[in-house]
Amino acid sequence: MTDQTTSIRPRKSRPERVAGTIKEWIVEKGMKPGDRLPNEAQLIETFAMAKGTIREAMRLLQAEGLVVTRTGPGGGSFLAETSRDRANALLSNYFYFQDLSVDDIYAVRLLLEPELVAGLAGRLTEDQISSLEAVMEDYARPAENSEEERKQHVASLRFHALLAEYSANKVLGFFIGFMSQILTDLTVFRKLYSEPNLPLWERGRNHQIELIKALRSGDAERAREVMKAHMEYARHMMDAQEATVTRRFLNA
Amino acid sequence: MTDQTTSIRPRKSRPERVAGTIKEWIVEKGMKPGDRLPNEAQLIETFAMAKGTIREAMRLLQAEGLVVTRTGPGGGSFLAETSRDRANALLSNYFYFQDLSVDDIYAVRLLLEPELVAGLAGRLTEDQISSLEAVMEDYARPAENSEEERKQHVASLRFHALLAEYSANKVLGFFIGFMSQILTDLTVFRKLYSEPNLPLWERGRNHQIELIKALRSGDAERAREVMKAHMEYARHMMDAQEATVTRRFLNA
DNA sequence: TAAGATTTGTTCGTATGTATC
DNA sequence: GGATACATACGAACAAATCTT
Repeated sequence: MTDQTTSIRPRKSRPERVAGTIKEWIVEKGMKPGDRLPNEAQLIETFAMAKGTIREAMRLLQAEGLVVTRTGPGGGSFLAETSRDRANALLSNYFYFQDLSVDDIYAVRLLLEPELVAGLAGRLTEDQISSLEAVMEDYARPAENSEEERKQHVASLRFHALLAEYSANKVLGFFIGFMSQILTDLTVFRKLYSEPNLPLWERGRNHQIELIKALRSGDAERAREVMKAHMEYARHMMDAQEATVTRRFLNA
Repeated sequence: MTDQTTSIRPRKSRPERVAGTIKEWIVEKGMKPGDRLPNEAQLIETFAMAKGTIREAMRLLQAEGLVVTRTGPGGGSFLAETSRDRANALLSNYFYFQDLSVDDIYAVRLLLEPELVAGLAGRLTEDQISSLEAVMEDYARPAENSEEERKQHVASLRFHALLAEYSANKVLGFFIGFMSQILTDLTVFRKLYSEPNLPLWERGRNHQIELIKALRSGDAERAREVMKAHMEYARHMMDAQEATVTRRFLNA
């Protein structure tokens, strides 16, 4: 056995090492979003590398959502707070190749969303509740065809994503928002033989009306129960539909 | 008001547009991990751009974990399945600037982990159970000082991460594994006045022993209950400890 | 072992675009 | 509008890694 001259993992390229070093700076110096990073010329000098190499390093950090760059005087690279959208997109990349079932997502939603609304009860501003009600307007009437139904489905996912944004628990909020995003991106076709089911639609809508009521009055237990019932209903609805067809990368 | 010549969002750079186009290819052509992307020379020709520009585009995709490149004959860029580790790291970037409380994480763990083990009961191979037991060996004895206790804490998080890997529900597994990762990276200092609590340690250990037993025998309900108790215990333990101190980026 | 072929990795010099003053 | 300070992009050359013979 020779030693590991041919290591299993390839030696990191210079741009990768530069990006790693810059990350260390960020942690060590306790830099905050908006803080300025050295400009290209300075980085070229401190790392003693060519412009192209430095630029590739910055692209790495940019892809991770950690820096943004601006041209012009006073421009340069700035530390950025990774946006929720970008984090969603990057995580979507991971799940793109995992064949996850819709039911897996609903199983997790069933666990998380009731707790989300329980924590929200009595804590929403009137503005936030108005936003929720505005989204509900998009499915105030039962769908008449499958295309309309798809749109309503997307709108109802927006309702849940909005709730997630309002959560004080960042982890809970992100997970739920991410699942809404994934479900929005999935194109789901209803089975041809399953006709629009009016009673079920009405039941789902009543759930949300009851939910709003409980959120307003601050009845956490009631909110939890209603959301649980709603999630079970939604899971059942999805069960009656056909396979997920189009997956796509988010534009990021 | 003039029209939006000065659009809110800056025009995307060429590398960004190239990366976006390549992503579209991947979706449209239904490419799978391991598939080959055009080499630099071909990309330079098809996009009619300079080598540096193309390379920056590939760095963007590389940062997202979507491609890996190899030098030499037969080398080039290949579509890669974003690894769990990389997805964890990228998501960690997002939470790095969010000030999330440890209790938020435990609130979510309390919801998810009982369901995880319920789904695992009776479905683990003997090998998998052995791996779990091997990890448990790392805290078979009560800690004698705080450093030792920290190591045991990390080991116990490995236990949970391992369980997450075994889950058939990819979403559930990822979320739980991610939270373990976050907690592992947090450096938590025990309050000086809170001495190692032997009865509590013993109780925690008994939980895991009971859990293994339930997983072996396929008793889903029992597994769920034990994990719930265990999570409540863990949450209580963390409550008795001091603020999170060091956060860091994962090396990715 | 060694040489040659292939492909990415890195450098340097120059020119262009863009935002601020 | 002109000067300034910055990122962005191009092109040619050379270096390094890796596979084949």
